[in-house]
Amino acid sequence: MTEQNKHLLEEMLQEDESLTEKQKQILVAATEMFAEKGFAATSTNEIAKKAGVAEGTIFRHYKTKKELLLSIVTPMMVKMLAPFIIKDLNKVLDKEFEHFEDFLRAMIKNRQEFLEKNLKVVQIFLQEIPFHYELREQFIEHVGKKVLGRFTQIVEHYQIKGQITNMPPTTVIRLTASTIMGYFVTKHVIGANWNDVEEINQMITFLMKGLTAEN
Amino acid sequence: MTEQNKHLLEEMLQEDESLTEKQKQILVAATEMFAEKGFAATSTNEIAKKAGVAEGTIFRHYKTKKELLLSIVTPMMVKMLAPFIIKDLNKVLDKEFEHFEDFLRAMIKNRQEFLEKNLKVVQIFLQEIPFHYELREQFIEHVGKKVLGRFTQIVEHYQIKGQITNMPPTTVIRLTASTIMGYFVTKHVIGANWNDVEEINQMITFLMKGLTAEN
Amino acid sequence: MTEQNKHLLEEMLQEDESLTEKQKQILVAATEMFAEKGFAATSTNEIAKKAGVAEGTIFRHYKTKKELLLSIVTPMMVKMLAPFIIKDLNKVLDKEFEHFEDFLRAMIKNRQEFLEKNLKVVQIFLQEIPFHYELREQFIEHVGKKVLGRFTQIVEHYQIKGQITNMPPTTVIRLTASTIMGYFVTKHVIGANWNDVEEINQMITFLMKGLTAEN
Amino acid sequence: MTEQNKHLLEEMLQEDESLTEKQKQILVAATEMFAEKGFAATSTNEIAKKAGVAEGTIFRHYKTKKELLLSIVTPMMVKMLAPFIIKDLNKVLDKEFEHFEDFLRAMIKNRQEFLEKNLKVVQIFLQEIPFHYELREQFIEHVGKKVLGRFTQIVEHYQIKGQITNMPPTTVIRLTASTIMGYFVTKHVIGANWNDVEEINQMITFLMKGLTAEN
DNA sequence: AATGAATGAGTCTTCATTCAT
DNA sequence: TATGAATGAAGACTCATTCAT
Repeated sequence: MTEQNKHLLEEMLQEDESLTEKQKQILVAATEMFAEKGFAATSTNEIAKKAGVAEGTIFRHYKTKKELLLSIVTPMMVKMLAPFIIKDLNKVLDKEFEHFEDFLRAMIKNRQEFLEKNLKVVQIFLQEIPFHYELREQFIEHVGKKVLGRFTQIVEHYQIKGQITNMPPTTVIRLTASTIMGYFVTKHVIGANWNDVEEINQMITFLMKGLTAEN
Repeated sequence: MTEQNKHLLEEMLQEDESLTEKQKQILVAATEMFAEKGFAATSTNEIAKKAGVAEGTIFRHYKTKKELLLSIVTPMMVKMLAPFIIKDLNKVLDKEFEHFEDFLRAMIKNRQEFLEKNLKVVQIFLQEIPFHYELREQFIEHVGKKVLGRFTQIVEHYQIKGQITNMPPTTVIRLTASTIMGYFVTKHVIGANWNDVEEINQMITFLMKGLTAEN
Repeated sequence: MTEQNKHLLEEMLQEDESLTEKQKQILVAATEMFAEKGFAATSTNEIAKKAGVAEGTIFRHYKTKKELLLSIVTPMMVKMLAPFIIKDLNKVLDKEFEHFEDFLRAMIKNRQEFLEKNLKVVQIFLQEIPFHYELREQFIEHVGKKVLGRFTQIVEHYQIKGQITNMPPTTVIRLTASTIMGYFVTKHVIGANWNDVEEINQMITFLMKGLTAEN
Repeated sequence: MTEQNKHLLEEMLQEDESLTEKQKQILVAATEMFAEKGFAATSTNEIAKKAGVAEGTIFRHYKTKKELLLSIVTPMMVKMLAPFIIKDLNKVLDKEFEHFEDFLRAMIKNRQEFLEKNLKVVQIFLQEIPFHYELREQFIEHVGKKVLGRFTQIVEHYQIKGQITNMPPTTVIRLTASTIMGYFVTKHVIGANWNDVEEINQMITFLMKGLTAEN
């Protein structure tokens, strides 16, 4: 797990050159601990120790503990949504994914890769969203408005093509998203003993059958 | 919300006569606050004030803050699963639900009623499960072993009848559960502007089509 | 140890008929715990539990925790001194103990029996005396004035007889008492591996030689 | 009394440069209060106030209240024993103290000076030893094993020279130690009205006579 | 006489944050 | 930039004591 997380932080450090070495250590340590024990139950003292940094150093970079949390979660949220907000998505769509199933498959694969890279940060996000209105607002701002809009277009696209049922697009999205998230959660909880390829196929079969257009 | 929660606590107080009046006030207040701010961010001082009780009184009844949390969540978990562990479930099944769809519909309705009554406690449970291994263990103990077993029987029952697909029962259960939980979550988040009957129908249509047996 | 202690409490209960059954249980439990953990570190809650009594019951009989302590220690102190305050001590002395050595031997034996019976209470007394002026005052009142007076007479008696050195009686008493108490303390600390008869003989030899009159 | 204690702390502060100014204030205040009221009855709040320091500061330096106690008592115990563990003690012995009486006198003087400097800490040690197994263990470790061994050698040395009785060395040590400690305790309790020179002479006379070799 | 629920002041300890160096 | 000592408010929890039953 530590391995995967390194990637995220490495990206951060490579992309954002303004970050001090110590600052990076703080971000790594905080991510680790927030994921494990939760934001409220993690003390800045612990983070400092784990990061090999003086406690004061944390507050030199982040005015408050909460700012530290947001500085971890916010960029993830932006990145998470990036692929869906790219302007020429429609073009890509039309060309690349003749069938809804192909789109589904591509999206699942893409999200899976993202999750593997950002597992801890996503975990923090999900754990903390009930307690911080800032997170909820960010989520609504980004996902609720932008992503949902995109997805609606996409769903309508395939509905027009007659490939999927004519339910309201939001409902289609909800059913699809629930299924995929249920898959990720179960996989994450089960851990081993999990035949990935098989399960994905079954899930896609289920989705395609469930969403198929009434003849 | 307070309204619905009263039900749970009222049951508690009526069934469990060993509870002091003050103790009940503590349970109500703690439930309220844990749901709202989370366990770690709620202080026993706050709970005491909200309950109109001295702080010491809390600890006279619950040795630790965590014990208070568990005393709220544990009984809910037991109750939550009760309907699925009733001994003559199979009999009921055979007689009452000729078709899988009827079973689904009944279960959704039943769970929905349960949720409405215990919204806050369920919320606490979901929010806190990442941070307390006791909750995870209880969940595995009860759900993982008992409920999953029951559901497996049920799914196999309908598979044999040829009503649903021959995927592994656990997969069927996962797909179904994901869909239903996604429905509850969305409903809870959206709040208003929600056509319940319509959404349930669409969900069931989706599930039935998705799980239909390949003839 | 519990065994020996029972004796003390049994005496208490037999002599003092005004004591309730519960009250006796409280005294036994409190003695046990005060000896083990010290007065300040023992809670009335613990005492109540150990005594099998409600916490309120303690305060029905003893207005404060300190009163409970004193009600344990004070009677012991009175009893401890009793033998030395008996009016006809001199008579007894003259007749029974021709030599100082016999007096010493008798006293050591007598004190030893007392200690065995009241080990815990004496322990409490010694542990708590630095922290409670009441205990110091009681001790001065009883020992400082009464016992010291008696002993002075006794020492002078043997000095006149030419059996012991002519140092000031208080010094003789101090040297003798130090030696005897050192013996008890060491015995108590060592526990096993202790040849009682031998050690007492050596101690008496030491004392007799050390206190012998310069001819 | 405060005067004498300053010495100890002053040494601490001069030798141990790692101690903060505040930390020293904490040690002084804690020593004062522990001696006066006992460990269990002294609150960290009191200590902080007396030290002119925030309560949190105490716990920045000492993880627990008990650690504070030990950090006061442990170094004293080490220092207390130092003179007896010096490697060339035998050499010193042979050359400096031809007679056991001289050795006794030197030791009493030496211990007296030590006590005067460390009165409070020794008091704390004696008061708390019944309640903290750590103190008992430290004492056994240091005194029981190291010091007792040295003293045995010394006693045997004078026994071989025919200056003192042939009782088992441990018994000789016990008798001597009891006498000396009885002297210190009485002196401390009596306070004034105490002719030091006279009392020491009488004590040594007593000891020398009591321990003299049987011709 | 005995209970045990209730109290609120007090306990030790932790925390996020500040600030002089 | 980084430190780490210092803070004081707040945290969970304990305590001796009271009081209605």
